[in-house]
Amino acid sequence: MPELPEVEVVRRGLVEHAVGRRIRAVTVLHERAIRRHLAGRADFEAAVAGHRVIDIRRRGKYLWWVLDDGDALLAHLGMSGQFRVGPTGEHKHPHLRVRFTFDDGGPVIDFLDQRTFGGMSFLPGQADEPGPLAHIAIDPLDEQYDLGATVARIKAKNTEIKRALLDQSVVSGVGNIYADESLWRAQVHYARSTQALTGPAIRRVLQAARDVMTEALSVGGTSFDALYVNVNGDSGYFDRSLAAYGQEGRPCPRCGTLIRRDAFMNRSSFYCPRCQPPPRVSGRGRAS
DNA sequence: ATAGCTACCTGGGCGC
DNA sequence: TGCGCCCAGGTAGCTA
Repeated sequence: MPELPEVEVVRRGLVEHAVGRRIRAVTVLHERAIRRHLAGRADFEAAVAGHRVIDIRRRGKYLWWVLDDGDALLAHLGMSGQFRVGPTGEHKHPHLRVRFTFDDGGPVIDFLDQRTFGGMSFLPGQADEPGPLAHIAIDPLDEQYDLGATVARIKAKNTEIKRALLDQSVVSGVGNIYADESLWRAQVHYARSTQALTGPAIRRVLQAARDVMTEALSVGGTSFDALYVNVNGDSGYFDRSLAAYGQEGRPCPRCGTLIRRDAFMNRSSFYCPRCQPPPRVSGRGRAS
């Protein structure tokens, strides 16, 4: 699943393969991929064609192409979106949703997306900050990131720590995998109350989030299944370093207790019941 | 206002 | 062999 490290790997790939090139044409093969572009397919195709790509930027899990004339092409990979660089005229992948061709006649860039939760939109004049990002917090790998301010924002909320971690308006870029890994590293249970946790404990969770995402980025991200690869179709290697996520029934790397999986927020949460004891008062049911 | 729930999607895996 | 069900989960938009 693409979270911050995976999206950053994709951003770097697009910097290498798209920046400096002029888009000749864009073809939308699946309308849902541009559902956020309310003016529709024909408008999207016409608006994007002819622009030169100046830069690729990212905040959290969003990335956007900075185009000449100050326009933005905003993209989100959702669950299964991929940008792939490939030779012109290759057979079309069954999950191909949008194809970009370029004036230089070089490799095409394809947007593939099996589950179609991802997509893109063209936002004229919004290269500096696309409108849909207004509520997305600065992410932990941004140089403007303020850890202390993020601790304060979490303390001000009345919810459980994992909900706060996954709230993209509080801290962006963290998804289910890195949330569980961060909580495991900080030895904090997912259901602990943001009110009851101390400032230093919240700080440890956020520092763990930054650390784990930095480490994942350095090995190309996490390819837990086949749904995340870089622009060249290669997997990342961080799945080998996961301590908690997806490790149900395996020993905790720290204490040897078997990792558990709970349903939480209609998702799975993986944790060590010994290193990450659940809150006492919360009344959350746990099998003995 | 804030917190928390559901819809949206597809294909792999599983049980029968 | 095939059918049907469940599961994965990021985000927008809804409700209370």
